[in-house]
Amino acid sequence: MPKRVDHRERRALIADALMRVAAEQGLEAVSLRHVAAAAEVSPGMVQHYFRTRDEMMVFALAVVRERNEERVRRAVEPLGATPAPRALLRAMLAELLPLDEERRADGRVALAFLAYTAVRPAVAAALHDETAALLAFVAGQIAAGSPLVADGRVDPERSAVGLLAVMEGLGIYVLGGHYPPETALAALDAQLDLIFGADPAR
Amino acid sequence: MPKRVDHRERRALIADALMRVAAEQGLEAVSLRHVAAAAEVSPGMVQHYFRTRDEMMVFALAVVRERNEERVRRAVEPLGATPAPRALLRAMLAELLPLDEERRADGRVALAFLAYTAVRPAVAAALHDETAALLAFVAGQIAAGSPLVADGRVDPERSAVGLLAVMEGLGIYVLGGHYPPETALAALDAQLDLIFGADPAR
DNA sequence: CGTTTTACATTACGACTGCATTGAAAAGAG
DNA sequence: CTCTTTTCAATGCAGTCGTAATGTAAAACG
Repeated sequence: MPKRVDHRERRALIADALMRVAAEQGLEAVSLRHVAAAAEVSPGMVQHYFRTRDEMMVFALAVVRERNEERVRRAVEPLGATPAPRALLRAMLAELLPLDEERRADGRVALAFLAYTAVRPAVAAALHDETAALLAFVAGQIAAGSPLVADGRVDPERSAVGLLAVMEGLGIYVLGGHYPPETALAALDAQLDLIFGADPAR
Repeated sequence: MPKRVDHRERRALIADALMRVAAEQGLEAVSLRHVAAAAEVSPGMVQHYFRTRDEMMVFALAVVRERNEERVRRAVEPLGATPAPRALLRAMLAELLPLDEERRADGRVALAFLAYTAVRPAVAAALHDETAALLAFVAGQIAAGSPLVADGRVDPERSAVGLLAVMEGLGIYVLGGHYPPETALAALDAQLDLIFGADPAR
């Protein structure tokens, strides 16, 4: 039954298999045939939906980003329409940490892409806008929510850079198994304490 | 003139070529032939000193670590025998940031190895001890140097985790070209401000 | 001196790679 | 019905990969 197939669905299916391969064996193991095997389809079909390997990679990178975005959206949702800045940031950033096996798998793929894009500046450029936007958002939340901003002890822009860097770095260390997720979570909270002032309620 | 050759020197020469290849094209481009070409030697010679590709990789990873260690040592040296904790940490961590092209190249390789070890837990285990030691050292410096530790506003262990994570994360973002080195340096100083208390002298 | 050992260079092999090509079958469109 | 388009499957090809095997020349050794 050809003709009536959902292209997006097929591509998502294939990208899913790609993610599994990449999570288990790294991006260098991502080949047409491996992905096809993981998706339990023929190599020909993979080739039908992605004419080149690079095309497949670019798509997969987009999938990684969308997954994270969606994850964050769902994590923030229960906080209501106007959440407290600190709680909002904590929910967002904690969600982006590889705290369970699913996020660990995605994290490994994201890390692989980080290294991948580091030697392919053209691909990396697409990520800059996203980072800039996220940075601005975080800075805004800090400016709005931290009492330490007023007296100049905290600079929103610099702190936002630091906070995102902490999140990224914690993720890397957890993925490398250098310390357990709880340690990362504690460090994230400590960082928020530093930025927002210690929270005696915890 | 065979026989009288320095094995370590040859291996270093080859590892050097490997680093260049990895920095420019990623670890997946690191093959016997590519490395041999970069080192301007025959593939046979590479094979003579590294019987397998994995062996070469393991050696290169060790080189990356030694380079960083040596770099930090040289950066800390001029501070004298008993440097102030904050200045010491600042010198160490700033040195580990990819602030110039040489460190950028090394950073790209390190990042590639991060992704590489993430799917090879056996190789990663060797790094754990190093991280633990570094973490303990940083925590010690914070405990000794931050006035905020006494009243409990700063926890040395958690802050150490956070500080190293910041450094790692900043490195990643700079490598990705998301912001310039100065931004990372500013964020690092801001982080030190948060941990040690703002330094009005700067 | 001859013999052994070391240091490479060269070649070969099988497995894999991305990709182009070809083919067939199924479901519209007319 | 025929014709065309889409969806896949299968095969082939040129190139790269890691690694093993073989060959050769030179220094060290007895």
